[in-house]
Amino acid sequence: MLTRKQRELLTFINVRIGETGVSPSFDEMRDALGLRSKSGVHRLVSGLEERGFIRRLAHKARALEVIRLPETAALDNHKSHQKHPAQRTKPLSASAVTNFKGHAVQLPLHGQIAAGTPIEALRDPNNFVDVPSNMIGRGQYYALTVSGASMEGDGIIDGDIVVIEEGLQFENNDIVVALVRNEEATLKRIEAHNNRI
Amino acid sequence: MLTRKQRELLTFINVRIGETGVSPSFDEMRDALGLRSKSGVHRLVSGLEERGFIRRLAHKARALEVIRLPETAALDNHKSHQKHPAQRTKPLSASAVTNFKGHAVQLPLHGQIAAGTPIEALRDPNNFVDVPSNMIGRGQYYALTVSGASMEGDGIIDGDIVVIEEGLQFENNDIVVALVRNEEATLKRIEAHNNRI
DNA sequence: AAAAACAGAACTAAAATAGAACAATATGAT
DNA sequence: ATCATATTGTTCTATTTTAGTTCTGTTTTT
Repeated sequence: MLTRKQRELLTFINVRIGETGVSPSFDEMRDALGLRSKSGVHRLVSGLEERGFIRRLAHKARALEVIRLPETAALDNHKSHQKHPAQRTKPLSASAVTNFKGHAVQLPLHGQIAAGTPIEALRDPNNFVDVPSNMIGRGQYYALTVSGASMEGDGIIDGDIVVIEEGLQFENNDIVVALVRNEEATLKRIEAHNNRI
Repeated sequence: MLTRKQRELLTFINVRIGETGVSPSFDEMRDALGLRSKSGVHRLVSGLEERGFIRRLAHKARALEVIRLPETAALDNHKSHQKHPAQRTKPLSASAVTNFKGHAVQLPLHGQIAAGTPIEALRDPNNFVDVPSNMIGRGQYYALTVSGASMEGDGIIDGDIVVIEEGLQFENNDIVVALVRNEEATLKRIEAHNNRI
């Protein structure tokens, strides 16, 4: 996700803020990178911002903030190691509150529901939606985009993304994904009355 | 799901980013795979992207990101050559997907809205809600719990948590937090007609 | 034989570097 | 406070280096 220079700069900014509490100026960054002009710094900063590693206040001097670091730990299902203690020394300010990282999981966004098309045909592996991990349990989940207004009374409106827990038994009044004649997927509140649904 | 080479490349990218924090270039990937041309790398990268294992920024150099790994990749991913190809072709289940961390920010959950009490009095520093960082922009945000049914038509129902962006100008038809007589906080859709709201 | 993978090269695009002029902001003196 | 000055950030042009894409054949695999 990062180029060498971007990473070098990000590391510098992070360490610097950790040590002194203030963001480095463009000139300081230029020196730190061994450049002779700061126009390049500008491009690197823009790149980092574009990739979501830093945030800056527009038209403010020394208003950089590191929001995440390069993943020095390979994505790995079993263990993860944090290698950047500098991050922990960041002073806690009111604005810092919004910068804490929580954990989120990425769910596959399969497609639209209630659109008259079989779900599986809609799988799009490039679409994921981030969902805070504390909002879901242990099961298997995926996400769908809702079209249509059939569930408005439950706060689900056209264009909402719903998160579906897979493969469970239903109970009366649950909201479920129903496959009508094994083809159309729709979202409904389920009610069973003596063998009829 | 993946071909041998795709898997080999995915593993390399993942390990490489893990070690250096920098995405490998096409030439580096070519070398890592023992190829003499990078046209093949291009196909592999496209394949991985198509299958949802990596993400890349369009028209950017070194802008690869590993989104997920194949199920069997976790343990001995270095250079062990599996003797049982059948194992590799195991379909990807949702559980593999839900294990990856995205990025989230924690927003302070201030309390209920439309409850007849000033907002500030409700600040509870122990309540935070995780929100995926890609759903919010740059400003300052906080969260409120909604009580009452005044916004049902907009998909906001009793008990929902709304995320508020602070301190901005409003535009007509925005949904805003309105302080009535500087005391009650309510959530309304705003309409301004010649100086009246 | 057909499909997939590979090689090579030409081409296009992005990143990095530099210098300088300029705009905006912060700071210290009055 | 206001002004002048220093600091900091932005934008432009131009050049070099590095990286990515696409194409056409060839080889390997199935």
